[in-house]
Amino acid sequence: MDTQSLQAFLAVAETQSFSRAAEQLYLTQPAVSKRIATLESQVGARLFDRIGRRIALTEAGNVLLPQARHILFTVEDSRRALANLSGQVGGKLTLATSHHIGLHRLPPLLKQYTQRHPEVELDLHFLDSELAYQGVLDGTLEMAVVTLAPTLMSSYRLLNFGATGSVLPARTTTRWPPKPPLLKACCRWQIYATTTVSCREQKPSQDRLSQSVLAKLACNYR
DNA sequence: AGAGGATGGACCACGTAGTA
DNA sequence: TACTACGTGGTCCATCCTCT
Repeated sequence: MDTQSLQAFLAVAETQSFSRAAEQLYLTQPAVSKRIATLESQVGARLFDRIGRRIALTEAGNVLLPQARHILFTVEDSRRALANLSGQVGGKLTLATSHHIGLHRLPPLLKQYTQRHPEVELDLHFLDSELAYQGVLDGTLEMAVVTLAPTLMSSYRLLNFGATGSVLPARTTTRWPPKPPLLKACCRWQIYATTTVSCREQKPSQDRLSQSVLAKLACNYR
């Protein structure tokens, strides 16, 4: 069982299609099919039911799915931890934003950020705030810039900023909604970043982008 | 019947281990 | 160190199956 096979498995599970998974992975469809076949032979079970043109996870596939996500996240975190040793800012950063922020506020900030840190590959998704928030919770996203905030899980960090424009990283125990005085002092945007894994919290690209975006948005809305 | 999607076979490129 | 054999993983192509 290798990470490439698991990536193919995740891509097929998420897209419900071998072809779309191949596009996502920049491979041909037979290559994805072979990766899945290899993985199925290794685990000794069918992972997908091929029902005509439709693809559905089998029971074994459903068992493997969260495990595969965890394995790939652990591998990626390990890479980041090693990269952090050298202090370099690089790697892939998956973030989501609402359409309004993404279209009207983020482009110049992201352009500036990528110019400053060309080694960082930004994987930007436009999602509704609820979905973006959920993406951070389930680990498919590393950052989300959202316009509303459901209950904040204790294992995630809310990065907020006050009306004065200063950056105010909230405690990990912060609950949403905050008490009235804090709510009054905060602007409308929140950034959620995963901090469940220690090395993830130290990821330079994520932290620096968070601070950059926060500072800029704070200035915009002062 | 045509289109779309998955599978299997043939072939190729590349990396690695073994050997002289 | 260079050569060779082998394994792995990719593409291309043909074929089959299902859906509209």
